[in-house]
Amino acid sequence: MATEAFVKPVVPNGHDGYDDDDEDEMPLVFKRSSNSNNNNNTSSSSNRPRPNNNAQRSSSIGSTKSPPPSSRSPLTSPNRSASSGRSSLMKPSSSSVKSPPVGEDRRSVASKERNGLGKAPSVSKSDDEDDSEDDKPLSARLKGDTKQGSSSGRGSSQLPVQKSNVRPQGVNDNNSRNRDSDEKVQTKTNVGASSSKPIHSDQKRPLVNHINRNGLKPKIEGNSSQGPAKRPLEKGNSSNQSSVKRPKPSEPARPVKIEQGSRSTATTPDRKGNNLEDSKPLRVNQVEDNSDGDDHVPIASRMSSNKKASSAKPNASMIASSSRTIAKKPNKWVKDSKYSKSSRSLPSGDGQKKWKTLEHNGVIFPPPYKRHGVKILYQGKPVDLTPEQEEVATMFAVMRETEYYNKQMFRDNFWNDWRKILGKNHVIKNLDDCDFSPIYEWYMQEKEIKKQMSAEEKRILKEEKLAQEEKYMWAVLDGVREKVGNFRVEPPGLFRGRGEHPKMGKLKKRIRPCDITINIGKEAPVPECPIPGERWKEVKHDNTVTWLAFWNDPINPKEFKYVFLAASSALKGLSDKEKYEKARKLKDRIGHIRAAYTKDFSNKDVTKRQIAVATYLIDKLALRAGNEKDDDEADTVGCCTLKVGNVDCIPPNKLKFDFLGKDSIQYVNTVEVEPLVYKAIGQFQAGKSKTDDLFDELDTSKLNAHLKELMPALTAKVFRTYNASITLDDMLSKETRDGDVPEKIVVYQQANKEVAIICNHQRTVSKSHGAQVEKLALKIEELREQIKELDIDLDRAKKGRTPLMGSDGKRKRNLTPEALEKKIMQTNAKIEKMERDMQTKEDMKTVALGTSKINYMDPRITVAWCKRHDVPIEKIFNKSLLAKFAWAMDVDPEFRF
DNA sequence: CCGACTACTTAGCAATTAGTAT
DNA sequence: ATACTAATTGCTAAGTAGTCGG
Repeated sequence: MATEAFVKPVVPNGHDGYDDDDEDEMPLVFKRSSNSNNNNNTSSSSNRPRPNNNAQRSSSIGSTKSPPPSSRSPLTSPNRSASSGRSSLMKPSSSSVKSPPVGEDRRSVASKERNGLGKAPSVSKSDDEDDSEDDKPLSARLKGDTKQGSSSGRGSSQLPVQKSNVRPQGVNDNNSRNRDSDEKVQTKTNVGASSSKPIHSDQKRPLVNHINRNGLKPKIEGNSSQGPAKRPLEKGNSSNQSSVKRPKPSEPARPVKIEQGSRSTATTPDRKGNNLEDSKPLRVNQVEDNSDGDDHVPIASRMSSNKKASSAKPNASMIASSSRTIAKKPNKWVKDSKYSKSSRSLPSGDGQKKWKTLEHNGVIFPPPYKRHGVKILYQGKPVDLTPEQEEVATMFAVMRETEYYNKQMFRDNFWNDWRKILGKNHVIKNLDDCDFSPIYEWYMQEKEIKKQMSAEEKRILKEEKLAQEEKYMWAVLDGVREKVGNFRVEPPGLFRGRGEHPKMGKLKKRIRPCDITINIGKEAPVPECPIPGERWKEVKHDNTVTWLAFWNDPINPKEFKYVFLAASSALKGLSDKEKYEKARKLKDRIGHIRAAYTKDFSNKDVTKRQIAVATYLIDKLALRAGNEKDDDEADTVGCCTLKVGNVDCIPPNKLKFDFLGKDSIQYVNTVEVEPLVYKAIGQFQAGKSKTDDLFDELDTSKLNAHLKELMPALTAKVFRTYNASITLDDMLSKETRDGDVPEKIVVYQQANKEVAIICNHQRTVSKSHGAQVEKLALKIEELREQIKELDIDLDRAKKGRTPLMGSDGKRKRNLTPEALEKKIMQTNAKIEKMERDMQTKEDMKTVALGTSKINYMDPRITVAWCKRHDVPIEKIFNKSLLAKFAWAMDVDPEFRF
C-alpha cells in the first residue's frame, strides 16, 4: 500500500464519486402536510400487544400494522404495534395529547387511498397522489378496495388489521418470564385503550394492519401456535465469552488529520496509514478526515442552509444535484467511473470489476489464550486442565448468567465438543457434575479489576491497542484510502445461534492464518502473516469481488466469513445508492406490478396464482422472500417458506400471520386482504397439514425470476426497501408542521417508528426498563406534590402571608404571587413533558428504529427533509450514519423518494 | 430446472463510550 | 468524582440472491 499511490483525494466517505447527481431527481414538490388527517379508521380494535423483547417479543407481537400514512406503505405492521403507536412521539403540539395506541395510530394515518391495486401505474412522480396510491402499499389500497374502509377518510383503507390482542396467552407466558412481559401486555392494553392513535390524529393513516401484538413470548417455546419460538436467548448479562474487545477501529485516526476530504488532500496522499509504510503522510489525517471534517461543520452547515447544501462538499456533486432532475438513474452507473459497471451490474458477485487496485494489510488475530489456572470442580474436587481444556471451560463458565447456560441443546453441544478436547479417559465424565463457579468468579473479578483501572491506565491500554491495530484498519481501493469493516478475526468461542438453533453451544474454533484466503491487487504487496511461522491459506487477486479476506465458518464449514470494507467506503456507498435507486424504480412500476399480480389471483395455473399471492404479501406486508433453509439451522420462515399453520383464515377475508422470521423474531399480524387472496390462501391450505409449505409450487428463485420479468433486477427484497422509504417520505411530508426542531424530530421519529413496525424490527426490552419507568413515575409524583405546595403558598401569598415550611422543613423564600404562578406553570409543563417521555418510552420499548435507518430508508429522504425544515442532520444521523450516507448529503432539498 | 457455491446485506444484542444527574 | 443512563459502536449471525455446472 503505499502511500504514494493515491492521488486521489480521498474523500472519505465516498463522496468522491458519485454523488449528487443523481440525487436530484425530482424536485417535486414536497408536499407537506396537508392534510393530515384523514381519517382514520379505527381499527383499532386491536390492541396489539407487542412483544416485548426477545422473549417476549415473540409472542407479543401483535398484529397490527399500520400502514403508513399515505398509503404507500405496506400495510401493516406486524407485531409490535401496539405500543408504538402511541403518542408520545408525535409532536407535541397538537397531538400530543393522546397518544393512542400504536396500532391505531398507524392506522389512523390512514392512507388515503384506497384503491390500490388496481390502479394503474401512474406513478411517476408527479402526482403523488396517484402514485401514491400505487405506491402505497397495498394495504392502503386495499382498503379502498376492499371495503373496509372503515373509516372514512380518505382512504381508509387500511387494512384493517386488527391486531388482536390476542395472544394473551403468550403474553402471559412471557410475563412470567420477565417483567417485561407484563409490560407488554399492559401495553397493549393500555395502549390500545388509551390511545389509539395518537397523535396523529391528524394523520390517521390507516393502518392497515395492525398487528396484534401480543406478546407472546416466544422465547423458547413457542407459544402459540406455531412453534416454538425461537428466540429465547436471553439477555443475560455477563456472559460473553471472552472478552476481548478491542477498540474500535474507527476512529483511529486520531493521528491523522486529514485533510479532509478530498480536496485538499488531494495533494497529499494519504495513505493508509499503516505502519508499514510509514508514515508519513498518512495516517493521520485521513481518517478522521472523514469524520472530522464531516462531522462537524459541514454537515451542519449543509443542513441548515438548506438549499445549498453546499456546504459540505462541494464537489461536483452539489452541483449536480442541484440540478434537479437530471437523469439520474441511469447515470448512476455512469457516474462512477470508478468502477465502471455496466449498467446492470449489481452488486453481488456479478463478475463485474469492482476495483482496479487494492491494497491492505490483511487481518489481525486475537491474542493467544492466556491461562489463568483457576480450577473447576468435578463432583466437588478440583480438576487440572490443560490450557486448551481450560480455555473452552472458561468460555462456558462465563456464560453462566445467560439463558443459553441452562438450555439442554446448548449444554449438549458444548459437552460434545469439550469432551473431545478432554480426551477419552478424562476424569470429567459429564457436564452436570462440573462446577464452573471458580472460573466464573475469577472472570467477574477480572472484570471488576478492569473497571477499577484509572482513566489514565485505560487510555494507555486503548492507545496500545490502537497502535497495534491501526495498520489493519485501512485499505486503499483504487487509490482511495478506505476503512476496513471487520479486520479482526473472530475469536474462538461458543456459538450463540439465535432462536432454537441446533448448533448452539458448539465450539467455534480459533481461526489461524492457514484458514484465511486473502484477496488483494496484483501489484500490491501481499500482507505479511502476523503469526510467525504461519502462512495464509491462499492469496487471490480477484477484482470482481469486494472482499479483502475470508475464512470458512467453523460452525458451518460450507459458509464463509468475509472481511469487507466499512459502510463508509465509496464502494459500499455506491451499492447502497443503487439499492435505493432500484427501489425508486419499483415505485414507478408498482402500479403495473400490482395490476399484474391482482389479475393472477385467480389464474388457473396454481404456480402463477401462488406467485401472485406471494408477491402481494411481500408488497403489502413487507415480508422477506423466504429462502429454503437447512435442517441444521433454526427453523424460521419468510414468504415463500410459510407453512400452512403460519396463516389462519379469519372470515370473511382476514388473514392472521404468526411465524418466526429472521433471527427468530416473531411476526404476528392480522390483516384484511383482497377477497381473492383470501380465497387463494384457503385453496393453498386445502388438504395439507400445518407443517406443509403454503406455497408448495414456489421458491425464491421462481418468485424472483418472475419479478424480473416485471422489472429488471427486481427481487423480493426491493419491496421492503421501497415500502420503508415510501412510508418515510409520505409520513414526513404529511406530518411535518411548522414548529421548533424538537417537534420536527418527533415527527421524524414517529415516521421512523412506523417503518420499523412495518418491517417488524424489534428489540428486547432493556433490563432496567421497568425500573426506569417507575423512577419517572416517582418523579412525576414528586412534582405533583410540589404543585400542591405551591398552590397553597400562592393562596397565602395572595393574602400577604408567608409560605409554609417546605416539606423538608426548610423555610422558603417569600415569593410574589406572580412568581409563584410562573413556577406552577413551569412545573406543570415539566410534568407534561415527563408524562410524554414516559409514554414514548413505553411505546418504543420493543421497537428498534436503527435497523430501518441503516438499511431501509433512503437517506436522501432524510437529508432533503432536514434541509427543507432546517433540522440539523446531526440530529437524525449519528457519526456513523453520516459517514455511511456521505453519498446522500448533497441531495436537492426537494428530493422525494 | 436444480442445487452447490459464493458474495453481500440485514439484524439484534452486547460492549463501550458519551452524557447526565447526583 | 461517581453513578446511572442513553447513545454508539462492535460483533457476528442470519438472511437474500446471483452464478455456474450438470
